[in-house]
Amino acid sequence: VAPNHEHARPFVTVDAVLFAMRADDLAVLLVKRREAPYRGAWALPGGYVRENEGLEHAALRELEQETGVRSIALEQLGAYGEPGRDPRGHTVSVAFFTFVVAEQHPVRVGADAVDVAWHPLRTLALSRSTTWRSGSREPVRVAFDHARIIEHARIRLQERLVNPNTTTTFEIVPPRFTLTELQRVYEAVLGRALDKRNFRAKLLARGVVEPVSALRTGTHRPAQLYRWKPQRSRKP
Amino acid sequence: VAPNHEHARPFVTVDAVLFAMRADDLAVLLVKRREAPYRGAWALPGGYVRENEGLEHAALRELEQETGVRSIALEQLGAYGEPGRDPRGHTVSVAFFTFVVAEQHPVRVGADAVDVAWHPLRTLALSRSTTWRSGSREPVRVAFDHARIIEHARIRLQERLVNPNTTTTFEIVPPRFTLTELQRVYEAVLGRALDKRNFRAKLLARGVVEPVSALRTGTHRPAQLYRWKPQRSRKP
DNA sequence: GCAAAAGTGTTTATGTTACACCCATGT
DNA sequence: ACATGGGTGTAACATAAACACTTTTGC
Repeated sequence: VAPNHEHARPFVTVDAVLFAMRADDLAVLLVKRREAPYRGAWALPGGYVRENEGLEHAALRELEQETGVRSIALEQLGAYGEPGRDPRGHTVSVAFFTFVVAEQHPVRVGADAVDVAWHPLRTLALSRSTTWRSGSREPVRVAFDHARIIEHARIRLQERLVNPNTTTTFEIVPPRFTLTELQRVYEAVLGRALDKRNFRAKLLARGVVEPVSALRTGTHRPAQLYRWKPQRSRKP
Repeated sequence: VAPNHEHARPFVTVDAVLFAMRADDLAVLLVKRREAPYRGAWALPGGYVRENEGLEHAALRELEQETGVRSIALEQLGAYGEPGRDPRGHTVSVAFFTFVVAEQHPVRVGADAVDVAWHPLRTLALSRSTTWRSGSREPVRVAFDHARIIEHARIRLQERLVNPNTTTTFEIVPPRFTLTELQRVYEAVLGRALDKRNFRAKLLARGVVEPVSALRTGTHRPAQLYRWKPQRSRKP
């Protein structure tokens, strides 16, 4: 069937799920909406795809507009098109995600937002944690169906970390890092403690990291710094 | 930003990648297009999403309209939105895929097609096989960017078969099946031979199949029939 | 009896998990 | 000196891979 004006055209939007570490917690970057719907609510950075604009391009553009974060690689998560998911009308959103080192990507309040902030996942009202411990603050509710998108993104992120045969390397640590720093990230993403010796042994056995001749000096014993090994091709 | 008529609205389409076995080969269901663009070319079944229609719903509807296949579950593959991927204009397509037993889903030439057929993957001009063996027929070129979509779908299908912790069980064999039949499917999807003893041992060890009190009788020694075990919940 | 597919165990290598103590530094 | 995080090896176990011959049927 050739397209014509009889064909409904849903709005097409993009959303970006940016993960990062905040104080040993896995956090996601949200913007506080300036306009209805969900005015004043926290939502994923995102917006409308322009004419003849690629999806990832649109996601990167909206991300920079709304948060100032740029020069990163996104991975596609999927499309969300349930009727009713956006009160403005039939809207299909394509979600992207990645992981960044927050310190290297300062955020700034952009166009359509009144605030931008990293939110630890455990402070958000995702559908999993239906109960809430007293003594904690009220969970933050996110706009639209973004809770669902964030959960899916977390699951995909976990899968990518666990899978050894992944080409996409997220920016999960700065160029030089200690193995403990790297382990903290893994633990936050996977939501469980890892054994220090096994973690280090596996990384070195896989040959994905190598020590550099520098130490991280801090308040205690200095730690060996590592970098990602320039990875040779997989199976030629 | 609130939506208005300034917002471009790309067309939104859906495509379905249906895999099945044909003569020990992995095949995909394609329709021969009746209209331009790509008139006369083979393409994935799919079409325009309707107003306030869910994405999977649209994919199932178009699939049934064009091929007669219905009552199946689809899994989302991803969204394709490169500008220029559709000569009719800016079009975002959301692709779905699954695996079915072809014998249980007879196909029929539907509305916008002049033909429907299962095409073994090795007869298609996918980007991987750039060379073509003499003695074989000319590779079939598929319309739009469907070659890329089919390749992605095959990779995802392989990942799903290999991963033990998969909830979605594709309809890869009839309700009662022999272990050799099941192995043929695995081998076709993965593109390599599997060891018979290891294959059977692993399935039984995982407790995903169980024998039923019936045999498949044929031209040679009868084979034990199995069924999928009614699977108990994973980790309570 | 022979062709064709069904069926069946053991050994080896590899990867995963569990586990406890000493070291180097700043205060 | 002590508190804090950095650093190291081994044994048990589970999983994956390689490998060849006998059995049952139709013809």
